[in-house]
Amino acid sequence: MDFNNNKPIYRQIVDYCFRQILTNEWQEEERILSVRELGSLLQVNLNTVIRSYEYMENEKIIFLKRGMGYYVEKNAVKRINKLQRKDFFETVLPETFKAMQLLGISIDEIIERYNQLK
Amino acid sequence: MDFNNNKPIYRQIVDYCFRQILTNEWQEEERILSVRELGSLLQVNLNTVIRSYEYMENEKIIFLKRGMGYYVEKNAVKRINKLQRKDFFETVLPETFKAMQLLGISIDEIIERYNQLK
Amino acid sequence: MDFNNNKPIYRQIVDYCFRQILTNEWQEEERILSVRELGSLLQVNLNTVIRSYEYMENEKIIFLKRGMGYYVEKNAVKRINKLQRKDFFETVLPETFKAMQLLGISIDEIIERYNQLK
Amino acid sequence: MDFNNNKPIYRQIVDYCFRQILTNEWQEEERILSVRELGSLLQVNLNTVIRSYEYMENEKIIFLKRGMGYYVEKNAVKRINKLQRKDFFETVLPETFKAMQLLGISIDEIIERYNQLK
DNA sequence: GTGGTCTAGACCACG
DNA sequence: GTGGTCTAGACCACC
Repeated sequence: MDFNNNKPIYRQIVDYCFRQILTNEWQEEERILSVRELGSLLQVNLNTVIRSYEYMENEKIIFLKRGMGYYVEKNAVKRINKLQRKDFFETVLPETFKAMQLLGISIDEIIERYNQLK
Repeated sequence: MDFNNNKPIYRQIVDYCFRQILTNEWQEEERILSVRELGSLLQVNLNTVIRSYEYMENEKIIFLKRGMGYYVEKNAVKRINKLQRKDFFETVLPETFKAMQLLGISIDEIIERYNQLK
Repeated sequence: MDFNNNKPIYRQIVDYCFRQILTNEWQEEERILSVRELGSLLQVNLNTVIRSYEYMENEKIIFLKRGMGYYVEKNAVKRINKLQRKDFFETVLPETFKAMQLLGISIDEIIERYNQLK
Repeated sequence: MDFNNNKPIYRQIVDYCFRQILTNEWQEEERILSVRELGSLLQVNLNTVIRSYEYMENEKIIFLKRGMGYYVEKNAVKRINKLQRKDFFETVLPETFKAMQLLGISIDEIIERYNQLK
């Protein structure tokens, strides 16, 4: 975890979990690490992990079996993809376009930069 | 000012001032509104405006003449552009590219979306 | 804190913190007092301490771990020294020399005064 | 006048007047510029000049002949010298010495710097 | 009139 | 618990 990042730690943990699920390290309908285990693994406060799990529970990525721990939801991969694409196309991209317009940056300049990275 | 924005008010005030300068409403080397005037204009507390002015003073966008108020720096327009472009190319754009890669979104899809907006 | 000093309190707090770091009371990479703790210790308002911490954060003397507090930067001692020497040689000393010239005071007289103090 | 200086403008004006007197541009017992004349000469607000004159009147460097203007006191040169030396030896120099001690700067280093300037 | 500093107290997101 | 932001209101030096 990057404690000096502008992104809150509980969101960074969510990102971590999403990666675990998307790469099938954590499979659908399987149990995931307990809050204590993940907290100790990532060297993060328990409350912060709890908050991340609550967030994912709300988004129906994981669910709780009382007394047994958290499990990955059946359609978690699909849901994560949907969530991330929605965030990208409704938030990230519009902000990028808005900034481009404001600064007079053309789409061609963006394409060029993109190709340089590859 | 948008009080429900996640962006702090003092940064929104900075954005406002940047627009004033970039559109030449506030010209270089000219005096700008006093903290009290701008505070009453934008319906914002004095201290909040002061914070914004301090920020811009640090960035050498404006400077202080003792007892007379704040003035726009000589190269303010250039500096603002530099600041904003730096933020875009070093922060906004890399995040966008990173998200694209993560989600398997091609540059062509971005171009298409971009053209739809025009 | 000396409230009748011409030096603003928030700068006096900075001086206090610099001393703590230079004397290794506060060690590099260690957590320092929270704004509330230091405020209550020095009998100063929270916001004033925050101002001091912001100043030091800008100067890269301390850094923030989200939700955990401020920590001393790795090269804080070196940076503080650099800052203070810069201030001395670029501000204090030239003013002294200028005054000497203006008043026709020789370097020998300064040396004599200096030796008297020892 | 330097409006971005840390030294208040009214003190800068005082310095200007002191120089005029010390160089005999303004002679003892002679009339000096009116507040209006000096204000327009130095491009400074009237009130600021008035404050400078009040300051110098208090220090018995100049005196007022009602309806006729301000005049240089008889022993102005001597008084200015005394004032400036007092300020130097009781304020400037002790601060310099204190900073030297704090930063571990030896008197030899000061001497060296001094000789470099000549 | 100008900004600079400080206090007191509030609410917030985050850990 | 941590800091971040904001408000309201005060007093100050300075122009």
